[in-house]
Order: sequence, then C-alpha cells, then structure tokens
Amino acid sequence: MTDASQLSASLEDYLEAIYNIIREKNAVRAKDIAKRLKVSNASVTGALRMLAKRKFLNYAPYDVITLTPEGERIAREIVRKHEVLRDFLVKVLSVDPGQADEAACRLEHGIPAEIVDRLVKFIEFLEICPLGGQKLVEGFRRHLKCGASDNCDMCIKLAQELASKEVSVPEKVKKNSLADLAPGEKGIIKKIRAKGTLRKRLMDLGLLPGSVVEVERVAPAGDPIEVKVRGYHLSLRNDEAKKVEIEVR
Amino acid sequence: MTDASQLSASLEDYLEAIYNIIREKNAVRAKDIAKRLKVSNASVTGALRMLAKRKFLNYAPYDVITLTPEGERIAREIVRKHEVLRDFLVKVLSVDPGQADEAACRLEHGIPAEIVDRLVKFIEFLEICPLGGQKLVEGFRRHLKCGASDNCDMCIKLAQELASKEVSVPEKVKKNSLADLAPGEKGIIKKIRAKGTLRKRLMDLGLLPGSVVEVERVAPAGDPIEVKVRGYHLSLRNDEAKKVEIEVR
DNA sequence: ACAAATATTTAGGCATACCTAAAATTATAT
DNA sequence: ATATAATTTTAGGTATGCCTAAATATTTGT
Repeated sequence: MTDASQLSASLEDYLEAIYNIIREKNAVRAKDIAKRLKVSNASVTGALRMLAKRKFLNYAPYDVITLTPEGERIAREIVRKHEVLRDFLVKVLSVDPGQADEAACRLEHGIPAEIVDRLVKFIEFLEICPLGGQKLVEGFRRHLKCGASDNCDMCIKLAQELASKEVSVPEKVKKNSLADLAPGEKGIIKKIRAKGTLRKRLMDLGLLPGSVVEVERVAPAGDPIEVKVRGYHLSLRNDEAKKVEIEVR
Repeated sequence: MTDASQLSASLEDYLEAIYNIIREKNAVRAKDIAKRLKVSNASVTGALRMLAKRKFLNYAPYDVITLTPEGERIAREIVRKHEVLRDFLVKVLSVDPGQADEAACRLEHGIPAEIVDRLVKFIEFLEICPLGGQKLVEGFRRHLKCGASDNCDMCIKLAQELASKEVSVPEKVKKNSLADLAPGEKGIIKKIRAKGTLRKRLMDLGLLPGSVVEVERVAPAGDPIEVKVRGYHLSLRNDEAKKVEIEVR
C-alpha cells in the first residue's frame, strides 16, 4: 500500500531484474543479473548486500537468492510502472516497441504511483469510452504517417467519414467469462460472480468492474491463465477466471 | 540538433534552473540556484565549474554567470521536456498542477526527445482532430469523478448525447493572425505569410502549419508577444506575429 | 575423487553529487 | 574609507554506484 520506499533508481533496477529473471527461469544467479543490467559481477554483489540489508532479499554469500514478500511487492510495483508506461507509449503514442521499452526503463523510476494509476485510467478510457477513444488513437496513428508539419487534411476527411458513419450506441456483442477468452483477447470486466473471500481476493488482485483485462497465455492444460489488468500480471486458476464476468465489444 | 549530450540529471537541473532564473530576473546568482534547487551554495559552485568546463556557461569566480549559446540551446531542450510533460499531465491526464510539475521534474531527465515530440503531436491531435479529442478529454475528466472502480454509465450517457448532438463538420470560425489573439487564447497555425529569411526563422522557431499556438503574455506596448508552441516558449515581435496566419475554432 | 572450468565474493579505486565549516571576496552603511 | 554584512569559494568529508584484479567457493568432466 505504501510507496516504493526510498530505493535508488539502480537498486530498483536490480530488484526488477531479479523479479523478472525469477519469473522467467525460477532462479537467479548473480551472473544473470550482471548480464541483464550490463554491470560487473562485483557490482551485483554490492547491490545484493544492500537489498538484503533492507530486507527485500534473502541472501547470504554463495547461497540461493530469493525475494522476501516485501521485496516481491515492491518489485511488482516497479514492474507495473514499467508495463504501464510501455503500454502507453506503444498503444497510445505508437512508439516503436523497442524504443518504448527502453524509455519505460528510464521513466519508471521517476513516476509517482498516482500518475501511473491515472495513466491506466486514461488508457482504459480510450479503450472503453463510447466517445471513440480507439478511433481517435487510430486517427492519431494515421496522422503520424501524413508527415510532420502538416495540417492533416487527409485525417480530417477520414475522421469525418468515420464520425458520420458510426455515431453508434456502443454495442454489447458478447457476454462471457474471462475463462472463455483466447490469448490476445480483451474484455471489460462487468462483475465478479463470487462471494466472500474469493470475491475479495479477486478484487484485491485488481480485477475491478470497468477495467480492461487481456489474456496473455493459457497453459496447455487450460488451467493457469495469465492475464493483465491495469498493468498487473496475474495468474488465475480456471475456476477463478470463470467467476469474472466480462463483455467483449 | 544533437541530443541533450551526456549531462547528468543533476547538471541538467542546474542548467534548467539557471535558464529559468535568467528568464525571470535577467541575472543569476549562485545563491538563487542553491535556493531553487534546495542545495548548498558549495554544491552550486561545483556544478557551475562543471558546466563551465563543458562550455555551457561563461563563468569565473566572483564574476557574472551567463549561458553560452550551446548552453542555452540545451537548457531550452530541457525546459521544453519539462513543459511538454507537465502539459500532458495537466491537460490530458488532469493531474493536479503542483503534482504534475514535480513529476515533470523527475521525468524530464529520462525521456528521449523523440518521445517528447510524439507527445506533442498527441496533445495537438487531441486539440485539433475532428474526431473530438477535446470532447474525449472532457469525458475523461468527468469519468475521473464518477469513482474509481466503476463502469461509468453516466459517462456513457453523456458521451452518447454529445456524440449524437455534435457529429459536426469542424467549423472554421474565424481567421486571424497570431497578433490578434489575447493572452490565454489558442489557434492553429494555417500558414506563414512571409518569405525568405523571416519565413525560415519563424519556422525554425517551431511555428509550423498545423501546430497549436497559445499566446501567453502580451507586453503593455503590445509588442513582444510571448507564445508557446510545441513546448517551446517564444518571444515574437508584433510584426512577426502578424505574419502567422491562424485559425480559431 | 579431484583438477579444471565456472561463478561469486573481497579488496581497492574512481567519479558524481551532495554536505559543513572556514576563508575569501564583494557590497553596504556610516 | 573602512567595518560589517552578505555572498561566494575553498577545503575536507560522506554515500552511492560503478569498475578491475585477485581470492575463494562451487560445479563439472573424467
């Protein structure tokens, strides 16, 4: 709940790298961290010591490295900032993904949590709002192609066409549960069909009505389902996903 | 033309502060810098030496401090990043101005120039595009008020009303020159009615057709006019402003 | 099992960016 | 003109975050 708590930018980078490497390979070695951050092994040792001192890592020389619960919480916060920024850059500003990723790396340390939340709301709003945020973003993408210092008559014409053609009451096409989506598909959460603890758990994870969820991966067995909501990556069991009622536009 | 060139974040802060203080009071003293950056005087001395060594400042102990042309150029780049970020946060995301300013301070060092340009284009697009970027932003502002985790039925209704009422071909209300605007007013640049050197100069300043210009201040005599385009602050003579043909919506 | 290869840590250094306290310079007031 | 006040600079010190080289521990191949 509290803030990302007084970590320097570089310690945040270490924590983020550790978190990501653990997600990818279930284990971290100092060397992996050094390689990912393009830093010497010795520097990694120092950072590990600092992070351990602040109780974000369980670490002893020559022993395995794991995140403490608190360390994991903070790492997730940092990763979320990164993801939200990258999504904004790529989805809204149409920045090239590689460049967006690099920029996100640098911006993630400076951005306050409230602004990340605001950015999430804005991106969601663009995806959801009947005023046509998606059309607007497409228009912007087109506009980027018509040359830099240009008044965009092409854009205006196309926009007028679109605007007159589809004034459109938003149509609710299908109603489904989150468990029915294929990887890559998105939906808007309508409600959580669960009670008590499970309901609370799901909402605490960030599955809030009105938010956009995207399915990222579904395990072969169909069971753990990886989704992204509001910049958070979640892993849900099929049972849980079935309780999340969504709407696909 | 080149990049912000290898300055550390804190040296960028010094340069930015120096630039802003010069704009405000026509002179800088080490003390002013220290106060603005909340840093000791001695730290300022060190920074001044560094900046002078890199030829961004003309500086000698106990002598007046001025920016070199190169220093001024880079300072303007930094200030521009700051302004663009703050504008985005305030105008698009509706972040509280104080908070936006503080966040901009931290983000300005990490953001690449290309992304700033992209952000400028996006903000301009929202202001200009007939798809109704302004309406969308207003809708977003409203949406922020209807509570955090809520599906925004109110927003949907209001949006539908707006959308059906004003499908609207963009109407060109007035045509004027930049010199006719009052402080606070905005217009879209249609063309530069000038030739040769003057034309080039105005375009180099960033007065490009399609961009949004905002008049910030007009001197009592009506002559130097302060405007903002694409994150740049410019000071124009009345003669020059008359050459900039704009459209007010 | 144990030598060779690999991985990690320790030790010692460098640059940045800040600090406080004392010295030097410049401004001001009588 | 000169003492006092204000400002600026120098000197010396701290913490971070990176480096290389050398020492130590672990893993691997036979």
